[in-house]
Amino acid sequence: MSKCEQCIIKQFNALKSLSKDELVRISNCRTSITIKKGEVIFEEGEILNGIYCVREGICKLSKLSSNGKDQIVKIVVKGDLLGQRSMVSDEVSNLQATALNDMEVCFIPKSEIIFDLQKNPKFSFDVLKEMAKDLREADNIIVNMAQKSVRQRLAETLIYIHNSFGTNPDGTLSVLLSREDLANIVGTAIESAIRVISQFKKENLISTKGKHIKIDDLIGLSRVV
Amino acid sequence: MSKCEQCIIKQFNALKSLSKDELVRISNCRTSITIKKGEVIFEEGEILNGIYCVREGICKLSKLSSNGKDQIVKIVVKGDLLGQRSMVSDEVSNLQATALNDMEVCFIPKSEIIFDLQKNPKFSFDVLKEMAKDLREADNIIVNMAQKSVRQRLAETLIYIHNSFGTNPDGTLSVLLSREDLANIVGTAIESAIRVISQFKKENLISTKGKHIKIDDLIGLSRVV
DNA sequence: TCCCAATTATGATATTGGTCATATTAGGTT
DNA sequence: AACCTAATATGACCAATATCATAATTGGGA
Repeated sequence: MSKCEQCIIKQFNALKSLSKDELVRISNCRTSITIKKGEVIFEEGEILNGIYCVREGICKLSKLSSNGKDQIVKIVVKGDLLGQRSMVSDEVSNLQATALNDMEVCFIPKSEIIFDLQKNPKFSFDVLKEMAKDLREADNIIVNMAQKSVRQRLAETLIYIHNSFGTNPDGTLSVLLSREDLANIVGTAIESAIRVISQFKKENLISTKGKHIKIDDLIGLSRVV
Repeated sequence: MSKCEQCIIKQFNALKSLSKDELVRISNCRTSITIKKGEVIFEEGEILNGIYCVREGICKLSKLSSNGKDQIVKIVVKGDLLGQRSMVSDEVSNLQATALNDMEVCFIPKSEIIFDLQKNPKFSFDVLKEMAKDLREADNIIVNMAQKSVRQRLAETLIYIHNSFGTNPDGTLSVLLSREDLANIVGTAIESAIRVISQFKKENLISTKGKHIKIDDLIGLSRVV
């Protein structure tokens, strides 16, 4: 098990702003966890006792609506932190985290993180920056949900996944989502999502191989948005 | 013009975490601004040179969608800060702020705020907490937008305004919004918003006097959500 | 390799909500 | 007080999307 101070993953998140000493301290009380695809990391309403640093794999953050549907509000990937919001506001989690892949994460106890947040202004400013970015993205999603069609939102989602998380060697999106997960990001019924995907195929904007999706015409897809 | 260190408004936001000395310093370089109803405080894409502390009045934070409609993502009231997100992430504003009332705000230059954010961990942790709360609310709005009907979202909006901002002596909502603003919060067409309002009236859940809205049956309205 | 359950796909129909047209009303101005 | 404009309200219709039913396909396990 590698040590935090040598771990390259921290470069991608706020932990990079911790000093060598702080990293050593954290390294000593963290635990490394393996999570299988489909497993729930934490649920809505659960008290989080720390944050997770994602070393490998991908997960979704979702919230159950009163009508019984899950709405995915964020995809968290390798390098991201998980659970900071609940940590900061000292509340139970308002979201559920579910692994979309086999994952490897490091769990850092709350006390350590809070200590650094309160003592290291650089670290807390960095967390603040990440949260500001999340908030900005959330605002954009609100506008899209309220004002754009399912067709537009799905196009946007595919482009977002393409640009943010990249593609496999064969050109398919590297983040593999079920049609249901896609529908739950877009905020629509599974059937509607599938129908739009079929339509995009007919228009030669994308192609599919099983559940894998490949964007064939990024420019064309961008014109949909 | 009262001094920051004596101003009671700061109790409602992160500025309460600043020391006496820091408040005196800020007090010396702030400017007090009066904004008339309907005036734009800052626009999308504008570089913000500081943050605003709302001493009096209410404003909306909105974003223009590509289809030409404004989506309101937050209502900011007396006691709130305005513009922290852009400040922290050092980006142009992604939202427009428009006064819904005559307002009085204090403008605090960016350099002062950034200085305190980087030197005073208590202050930056407080700002972090506020942003975490905003993010949580934004996630809830995303879920509502994606999964609930216009009827449900409008009921929820009315209840939110009722609970968060209170009522006038006659029982009407103290935050007076046009039907258009309500529609832009809910994310629907003006006509649809008006139709649902009419329906709520028929069901004796609310009553209206001009553009003033009064919730007559909070329990009943809660059942709509 | 075959099979089965889960997922993906498509059709038919119902419902919601958007758009356009047109009244009606409120509130400010002369 | 009368007027005028903007806001509110309502009707008719249409497009987008949800729902229910059912078929086709996929991929993992025996």
